[in-house]
Amino acid sequence: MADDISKSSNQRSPLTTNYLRSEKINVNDNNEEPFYNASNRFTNQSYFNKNLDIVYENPNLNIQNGTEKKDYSSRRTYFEDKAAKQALSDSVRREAYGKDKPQIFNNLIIYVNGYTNPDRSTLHDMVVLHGGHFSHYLTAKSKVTHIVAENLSLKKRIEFASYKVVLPKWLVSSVQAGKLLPWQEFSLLRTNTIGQTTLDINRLKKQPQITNCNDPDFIQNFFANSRLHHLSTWKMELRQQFLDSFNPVMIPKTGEQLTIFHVDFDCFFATVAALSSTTIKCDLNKEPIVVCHGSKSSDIASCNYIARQYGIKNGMWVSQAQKLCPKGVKLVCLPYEFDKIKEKSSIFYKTLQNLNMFNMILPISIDEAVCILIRTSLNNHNDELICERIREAVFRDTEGCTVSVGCADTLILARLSLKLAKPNGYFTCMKYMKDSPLFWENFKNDDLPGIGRQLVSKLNTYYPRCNNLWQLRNDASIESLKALLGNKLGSKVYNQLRGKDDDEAAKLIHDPISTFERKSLSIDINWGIRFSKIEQVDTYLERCVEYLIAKLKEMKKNTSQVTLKVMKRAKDAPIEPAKYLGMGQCDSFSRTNRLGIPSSLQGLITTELRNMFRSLSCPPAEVRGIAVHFTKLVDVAKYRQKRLPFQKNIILNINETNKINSPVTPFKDVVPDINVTTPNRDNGGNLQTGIPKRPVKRVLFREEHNNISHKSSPDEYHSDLESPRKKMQKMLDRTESSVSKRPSIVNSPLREIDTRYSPSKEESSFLSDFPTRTAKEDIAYDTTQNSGEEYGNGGSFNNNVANVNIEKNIYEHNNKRLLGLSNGDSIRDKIESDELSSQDTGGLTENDPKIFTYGGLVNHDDESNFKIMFQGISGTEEIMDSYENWIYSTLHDIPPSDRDLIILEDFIWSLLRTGSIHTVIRMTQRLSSILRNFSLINKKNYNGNQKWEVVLIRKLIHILNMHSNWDDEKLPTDFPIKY
DNA sequence: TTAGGTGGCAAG
DNA sequence: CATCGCTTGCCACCTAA
Ligand SMILES: Nc1ccn([C@H]2C[C@H](O)[C@@H](COP(=O)(O)OP(=O)(O)OP(=O)(O)O)O2)c(=O)n1
Repeated sequence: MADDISKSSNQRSPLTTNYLRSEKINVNDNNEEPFYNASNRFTNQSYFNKNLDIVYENPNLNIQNGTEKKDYSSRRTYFEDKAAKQALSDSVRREAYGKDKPQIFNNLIIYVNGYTNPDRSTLHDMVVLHGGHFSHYLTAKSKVTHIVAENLSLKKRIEFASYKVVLPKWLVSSVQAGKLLPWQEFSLLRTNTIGQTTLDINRLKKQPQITNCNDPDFIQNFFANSRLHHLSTWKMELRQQFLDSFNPVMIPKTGEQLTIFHVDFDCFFATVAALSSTTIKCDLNKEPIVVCHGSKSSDIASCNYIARQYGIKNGMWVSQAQKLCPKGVKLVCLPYEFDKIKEKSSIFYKTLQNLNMFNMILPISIDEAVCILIRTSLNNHNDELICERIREAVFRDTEGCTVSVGCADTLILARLSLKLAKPNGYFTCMKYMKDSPLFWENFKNDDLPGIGRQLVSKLNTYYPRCNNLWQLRNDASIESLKALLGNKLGSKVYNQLRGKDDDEAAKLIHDPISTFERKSLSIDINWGIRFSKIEQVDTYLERCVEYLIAKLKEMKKNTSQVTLKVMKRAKDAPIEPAKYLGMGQCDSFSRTNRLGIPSSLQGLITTELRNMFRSLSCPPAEVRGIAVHFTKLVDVAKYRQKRLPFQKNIILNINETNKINSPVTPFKDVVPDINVTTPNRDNGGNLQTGIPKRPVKRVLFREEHNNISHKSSPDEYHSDLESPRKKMQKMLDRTESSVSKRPSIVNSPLREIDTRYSPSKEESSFLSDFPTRTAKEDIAYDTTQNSGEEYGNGGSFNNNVANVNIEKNIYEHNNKRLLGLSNGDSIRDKIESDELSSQDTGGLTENDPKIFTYGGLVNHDDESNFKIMFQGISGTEEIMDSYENWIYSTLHDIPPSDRDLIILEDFIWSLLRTGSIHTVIRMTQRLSSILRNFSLINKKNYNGNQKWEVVLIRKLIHILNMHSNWDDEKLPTDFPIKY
């Protein structure tokens, strides 16, 4: 915490570091993006090669030399040619000899490794004649689905870790059985000691890095490597753990005397990296060590105290850090060790617990905790002894990581003491120091918590003579501080300077429960975000929502408000910023919408966000970052969400499921969730909302401050825009009658932009002729795997997109029809009455066994369209929502019941019979996504998710495969089977 | 006057 | 090659009623 770059840095604490400073620091402060610095001064790239003497441990970072690269690429081309020829001859052979054979290996691409029995060519024939493909090589592009091998060396095992590796017997037995047997039963890895293997894999596996944000795994991959993501999620995990295991009795009462020990690892990431570094030996006490991913514009997460002597700080770019090193000094770059970091942190917290000394241990972050001791007349501690005990115990248990401890009787004094203690020491703030210059003169303005870069520069401007906190304490009146920093912060600082915690800070101690309770949930990625088409944004938004909803479900919460924030490349910023795939200078735009009713439905929220994105009028190609926030979280228990498929009247319905053509359950008590969305969709459908907001702030990082040009924001522009937008917000909560009040946008100069990034009229008619089965309407899977270059172009979400532009009357007509409303009814009234009736009947609780039915097959409506009813619901979106809810509620200990699964299977088949294969694909995809996210969040497996995994592979994918054999309608060969 | 939306800022 | 620039919460300010 001590030495972040984000704090002003031309001052130092004499106690901690009294070495070289100011000129070096000016280099930091010149507000230029290093990239431009570099290219201006040293236009020749080789300057870096010659002069940046950086030692890498990470083998990934080694520069590959040119000739090797060339060989590699030519080799690849060769194989690609060969593969094409091979595929051709395979299909000819299949045509000639395989016609009468069951095509059980459809969609499989098999690669055979090493010696096998039966041998490679036999297997080859077997695969090809039964509809499969055979690959002779293994690259990312070859899309191999399974590797067949008898045995694998450790090295191969690591290399193949992400593949399904099976015994040849799988192929043989499947052919004998005349059907595709589950590969898992022939998995090679299972017959080995998995524990051992995965351990080695984790250590050695070099994962391919995904840098395309349109890749389905981008988010997961990015997060796996993002230090800031780790910090944030760890922090929330620690808070949750605290809440789960905490005894409120331990909360100190106001007025009790406390001793506070603030404990923090020294340069945590750097220490862990250095200690676990095996391939390179480095000395934390002799060499400057930093933890980073790359070599130039890569952020330094943590640097050791040697590096800090040169002025290097956490958050600084490597190139800048290198410049700060004296000639001849090598900067040691180590890779992140997230697993180890987590491990050391757990030990740290356990150790503190085991000391059995404290009334409370409050987590501040992964490497930092505040330990509270209540003083009574009975216990008279020796604070210094306790500090030493803590330090020894942690050092011993973590095998070499040092912590520093600051001890005092308030949080602020403990924190300042910690600052003095670092590195590798402790400091107790005695009574006599609290008001003494001997203590306060050691601190700079930015040592105050809550004072960062911006505020420190304010302080420095207003109090230019105050170079340390003692001077500030004497010079700054409470009035002037309040005027400068605002009311709250002003008095907070004033009190801090006198060693007192303000109420807000003390809340941590006296009300940890509400302090640690989660109030919002968000995802925010500003790296690697590059789109070319709106569909890609749509897909990305859905993935964001997917991620958030998985978490939301874990917490049993709904959200009633969503915010979308878009980072747009600033006009004068280069297309590609200095940092590879970074965001560069951006303007930020945001929009908040309320959902009519708290929800955790993916379809609903995604649609909302897509509309919001369109309303921001940002060309996809200009987007550099996207954030989705769920604000206003509501307990599911408090707000009983509608439980469509599981109400009693539906349960009765199960008796009718075998009567295929029986009439469907009337809507009476079964209200599809669509009514919840109505006002919002309607709102979104209105191009009115396509009013771009002015950029609120030029967002840039410290390194990129060179070209600051604050956007002017003419007032008339502002007010013109704000007002109708606010009106639109209000409309969200109104009935359709308000919709007519929409202001016209005919005269808006922005209309053209709006429509450009909104779907055209022609695309928008799906609801009126639902359920026509155009590809546009209901293809759900991602075409990523096929197209290679055009991710997410499957039109998968055009039905949602289409909603945006639906004419009001058509829209309402259809929804009322769906809802069983007559034309005079207000949708809002309907929502409310259904809410009531849902509460009356009580619904089933989360843990009740669920009955999942689909009621009958087809039904002719007045437009003579087929409708498959599912749970009395016929809209694709609503069916998806019910389906999704069902999955979520059966992911944990209570799995979906077999009976329900049979019903699901029936439903799937009838979809296929009526040609709705894309809906089935979509359902498959959705299940796959949910499971993937579930495993992202849960380390542990449950009955539920495991059962669903089996359903995914053996039922859904299997049925799709079989279906594709029926009528020569070939599915894309690379259906994502990732389990 | 209050209430609620929106943006700035900081921390790790 | 590079590189992984997150996420949460508080507070001030503004506007509407
Ligand atoms: N801008 C930042 C700040 C911190 N961190 C990470 C790396 C740090 O190791 C960890 C803890 O942050 P601290 O502020 O405690 O910094 P250090 O532990 O590195 O150093 P100190 O000895 O000052 O505590 O958080 C980061 O990735 N990026």
